[in-house]
Amino acid sequence: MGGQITITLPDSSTVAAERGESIHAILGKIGAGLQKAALAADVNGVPVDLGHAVENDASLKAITFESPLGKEIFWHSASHLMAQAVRRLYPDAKFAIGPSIEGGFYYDIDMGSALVPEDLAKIEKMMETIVAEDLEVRREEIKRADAIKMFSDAGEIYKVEMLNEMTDDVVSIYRQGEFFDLCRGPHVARTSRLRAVKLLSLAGAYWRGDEKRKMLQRIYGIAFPDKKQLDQHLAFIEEAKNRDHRKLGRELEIFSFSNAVGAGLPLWHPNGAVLRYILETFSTEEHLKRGYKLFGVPHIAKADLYRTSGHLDFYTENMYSPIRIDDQDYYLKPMNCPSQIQIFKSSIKSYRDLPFRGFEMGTVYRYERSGVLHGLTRVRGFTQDDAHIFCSEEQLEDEIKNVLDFTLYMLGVFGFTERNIYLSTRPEKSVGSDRNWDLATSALKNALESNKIAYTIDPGEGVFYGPKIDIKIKDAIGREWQCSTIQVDFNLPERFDVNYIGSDGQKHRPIMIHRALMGSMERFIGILIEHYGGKFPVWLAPVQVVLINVSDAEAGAAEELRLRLLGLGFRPEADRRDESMGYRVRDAIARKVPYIAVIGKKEVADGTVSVRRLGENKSVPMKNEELVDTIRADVENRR
RNA sequence: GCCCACGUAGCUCAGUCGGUAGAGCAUUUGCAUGGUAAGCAAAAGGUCACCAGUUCAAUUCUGGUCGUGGGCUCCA
Repeated sequence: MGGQITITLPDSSTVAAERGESIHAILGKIGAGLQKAALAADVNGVPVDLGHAVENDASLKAITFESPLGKEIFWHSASHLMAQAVRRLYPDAKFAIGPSIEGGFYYDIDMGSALVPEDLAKIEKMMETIVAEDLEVRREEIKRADAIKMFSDAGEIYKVEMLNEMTDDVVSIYRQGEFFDLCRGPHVARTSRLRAVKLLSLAGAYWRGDEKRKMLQRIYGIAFPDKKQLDQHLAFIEEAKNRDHRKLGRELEIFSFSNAVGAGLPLWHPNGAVLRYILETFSTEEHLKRGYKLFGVPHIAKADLYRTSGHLDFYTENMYSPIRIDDQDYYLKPMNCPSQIQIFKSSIKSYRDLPFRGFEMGTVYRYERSGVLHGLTRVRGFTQDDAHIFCSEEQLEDEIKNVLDFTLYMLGVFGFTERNIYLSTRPEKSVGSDRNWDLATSALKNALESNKIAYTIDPGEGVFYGPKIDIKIKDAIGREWQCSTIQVDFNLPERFDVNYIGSDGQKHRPIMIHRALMGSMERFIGILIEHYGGKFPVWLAPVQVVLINVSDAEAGAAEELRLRLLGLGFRPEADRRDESMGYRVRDAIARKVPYIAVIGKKEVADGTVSVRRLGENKSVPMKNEELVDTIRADVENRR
């Protein structure tokens, strides 16, 4: 039954098509370029294959690699391609799931024998062969019962398990050559579209993410429509590798770990310790400016404190074994709040004392499973820029607004102006009344909205005692990191029976806000190292300027200037080593020191230095005073 | 914690199919007094992560422990 149908394009223009014509053919009528670029299409809001036949009037939008959905389809097709290659090389392999992810795709595979990294090259080669075979990728719809038979005949136990859990009568299968896989689709039309593929790594992953179930082998990969894009992506991976804080941390002598001290327990070397000092001082001063009071609490506290707070019930798996002192159990503190609450409670508080904001660079110790430790970003002992605000219900929203402003200001100082904000709502396992949850959630929501901050709701991701706002920042090369968190808590004031006297002379329960802006100093510094690629701005640089004398004759002048700068509170170094100038310049550059100031005969005579900025390969003469002013201006402007 | 890989000098890495090890850089010491990304030379530096087992002999083989990396789960 022939006839014409009308296809509406995103710009509202229309194209006439034959009933039952394929998307591919219809796109050809619109333009050869679009036909070539399209991977799939969106028909009436549903993504479909290019081979899909359009039977009725419809809206149509081509999906290309440029869109997130296009990438998803492309990478998902690449994961099928990889599975086909694995199947050819290892006929006994059983496939679990193989989705696309943010930066590529993976497939979880149950293999008889373990793969080694060298096998990836073999698989890659086979993938290239299949791409060259230019196989057609075809969709088939079959009865679920038939699919179960088909996959169980093939020994695909994981697919059978998935099929058994589905409720649809009909499922879709994609075939390319001899290979077939259970898949919703859509997929690219031919294997030749997957021109540039690369397998990146190998890892273990539990079937269904459940650690009680079988560990499968996961192969990660990436694919692009052309080689150039792949090369760009590989260059990005390389760049990220060069910025790795674990590598830079060692090279720049910022921190290290020692087997003798313990896993996940960072040691701060002078360069890192001074960096921490600068950040902590900066943060503390900013808090004081905003009316926070300083708190300070010990690293251990009695078991009863954590029994009252609920940590021994809700947080034990993160706490270390108790320390026995005089027949009493003490715990290393996993959080600062219970101890800090004791400070608030030490005297009767009036409503006039609220909001009461207590701040502390508080060190906490949390047990992390050995496999999750990662440089500075995941450690077992860390210090937070932690504060707890005690306020009344009426003050809650304003306080949250203040905290939001404060957070965005702090992050902005480091150039973290791009960020994603998430509002996490009540989880299944939680405490507290519906009223309190609603109150807290809407306070967070209103604060975000009245500050005109865009956010995403993360349903059910709140903490057990209250909802929270998480802020994820984007670093210089676009990677996301989570640092800041703002949490509303009705629970702890209740558990500790915290109260204040209201204007009515009655006791009232304050609400607590837990918040950390930079989060863990360890993690934040790790992120900063990667964000700046080790090239810290002058105000943060552990060494701000290296003074290099040309010959021994100028050693005294270099030392004199160093002492002058040191006395002014800067961080200078004089490299008077018996090495060639070129060598010392190179060394200062390798250490990523922002300024190199050379002092020779001429400079001593003029009272100048020859200054070279990191990243430039020419130097400019400057009066000594000018160097001082330059560094001072950098520090004052935090650049 | 689990899966896989790995652990040789401060760092980056060779090497030993079982007979106790080497390079470059860094360090120290000489010489060279150098004008903006490595001057020349010499010396020193290792219980081959740790503990057991097999063996005439283990850094090498086996097992365990600790640690590291990539993931899973969890998270600041």
